[in-house]
Amino acid sequence: MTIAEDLKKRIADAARISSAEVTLEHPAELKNGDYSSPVAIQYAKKLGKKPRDLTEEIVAKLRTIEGVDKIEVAGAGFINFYLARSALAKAMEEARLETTWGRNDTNKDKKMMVEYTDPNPFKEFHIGHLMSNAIGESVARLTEFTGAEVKRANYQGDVGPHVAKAIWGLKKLGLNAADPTDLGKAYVAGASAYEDDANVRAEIDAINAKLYERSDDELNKLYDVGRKTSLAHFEEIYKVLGTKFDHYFFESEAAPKGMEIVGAHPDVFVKSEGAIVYHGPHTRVFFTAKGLPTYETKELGLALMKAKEFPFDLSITVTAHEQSGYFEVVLDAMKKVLPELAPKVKHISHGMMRLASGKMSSRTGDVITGESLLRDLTEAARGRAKESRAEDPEKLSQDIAVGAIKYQILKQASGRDIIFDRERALSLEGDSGPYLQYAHARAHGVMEKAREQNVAAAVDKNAEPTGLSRLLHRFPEAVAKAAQELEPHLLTNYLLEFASAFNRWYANEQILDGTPAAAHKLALTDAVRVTLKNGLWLLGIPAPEKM
RNA sequence: GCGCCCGUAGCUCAAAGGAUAGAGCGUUCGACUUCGGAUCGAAAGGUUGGGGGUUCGAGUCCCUCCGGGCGCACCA
Repeated sequence: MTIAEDLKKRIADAARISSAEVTLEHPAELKNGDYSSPVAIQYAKKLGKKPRDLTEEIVAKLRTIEGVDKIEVAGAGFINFYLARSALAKAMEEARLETTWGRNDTNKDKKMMVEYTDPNPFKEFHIGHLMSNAIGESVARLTEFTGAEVKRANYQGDVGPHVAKAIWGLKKLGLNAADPTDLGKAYVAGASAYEDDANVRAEIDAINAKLYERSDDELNKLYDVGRKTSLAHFEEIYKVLGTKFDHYFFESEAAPKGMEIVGAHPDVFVKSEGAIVYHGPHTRVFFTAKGLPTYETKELGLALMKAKEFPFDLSITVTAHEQSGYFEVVLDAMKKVLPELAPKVKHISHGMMRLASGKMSSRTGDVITGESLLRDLTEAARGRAKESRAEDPEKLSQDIAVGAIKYQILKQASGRDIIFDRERALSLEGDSGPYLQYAHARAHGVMEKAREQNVAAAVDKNAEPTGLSRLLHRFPEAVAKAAQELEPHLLTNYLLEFASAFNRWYANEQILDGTPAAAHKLALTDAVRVTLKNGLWLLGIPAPEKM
């Protein structure tokens, strides 16, 4: 039982309410304690007592609690708890074990699949894919820290009109299907011609149908080469981003499975205006009038494929917000046709990334792809990286670029659009990924220095509590909360506050000061190093040791 | 029109219904002959879009109005 759980139970007993009703929080300011509860204010009226009296009554019953040093009454009737030195020392010891620090077992033995990134072969890897990747990877890692067995899945649209557009462009412009850049150009050409020219539209639709049938050798060849090229290119990006997928699913495989499901339920999926549709929260098309399956149908097939490969307890899909309506309808249909799976499928969405300087538009070419963004930031970091202590400055500039991008995505609560400010991201200072990375590298540097000087770290159980050591104690809670809510930004916020506390402490303390106190300060530094290392890992952000 | 999301400092964002609404950037002024200055300290900056309500307590919940984003039949 954690201290927080213990406190809740004791307060509940003292106030004679259930533990679930007890509000226990971290006060906004450390001077008000490590934990605080306003239960007395909340329940005074109900129990016909004055808040202050009830507070005193509860406190009188609490007596001594292990790990708690001091209990105070403050304000309108807050009960504030201050952690004992021994509890803070224990957290430091636990942190220094490194591999287990921050983990819990709330999802022990659970199987979870997280699907994210989902770029489409033949198209650019755009910023939306970067967002999905950053969020999905972090969700996967947070979930792993709760003890679950987690599989990473990537679902890619290798069939459908967008492919036909790219193939049309390849043929028309005589481009090379083995060149990723040419593929991008081909798609743009096809997509814009499709909108502007009715004849082209007919040609592309015909290509689309032939690709589903695989009836045309020339098209098949372009398709096979282009698909392979695209996928290989995406792998290079995943490597930089630090993602390794366990499962790849393709629309070309999901389509036939979905078609079977839809076909087997004529009562659920009905004909309308030549198409086959589902009337749910709103109506969506599952088969076009031309008889081709839509994304909706493929999604049903995908759910089945996932469950077959990995019998999950929970399957999470990360996409942009614009697909929320779509998912709502598909999940509604899934309840009827895949009732055993539907309750285990969850959709989480994020906002769009927009530019501070205005909107992105693919038509005007004013679009930032995921790759160009990574490239620009790597370039921006390169200057400093070259002057750094890193052995491989190029790798470092890449790590910093990835950290900068991911941080900006993960520091924000989901649901809101992210305004991407290029200047801001390039600055690499303040509230940023590199700030966290730097604090980690600093702590690592001190540890190295200590090794050179043969100074050993040792936790002093009677050391004076500091803001830093008290925040350190909260790390496992911050991880648990972020994992429970599937909200990486909760952890990001914590880490920023924590790194800031470390930098402040660092500025005021000489760690290796040659006195006996150095051992404890060094142990704290080591605990900080591990906390930042594990914390950054959970965000999917690289933690270089030197920078 | 209907549905979902959002509106907090000049800008980008935080804030379990709790204590004096906090960070970073930008602006102004500062800091260690020191273990790493991608750092640290300070100042200025707010009627939390407007109005009602619920509550001991509202940026947070409810109602309403205003403003923005996304979605709403054959794309993914």
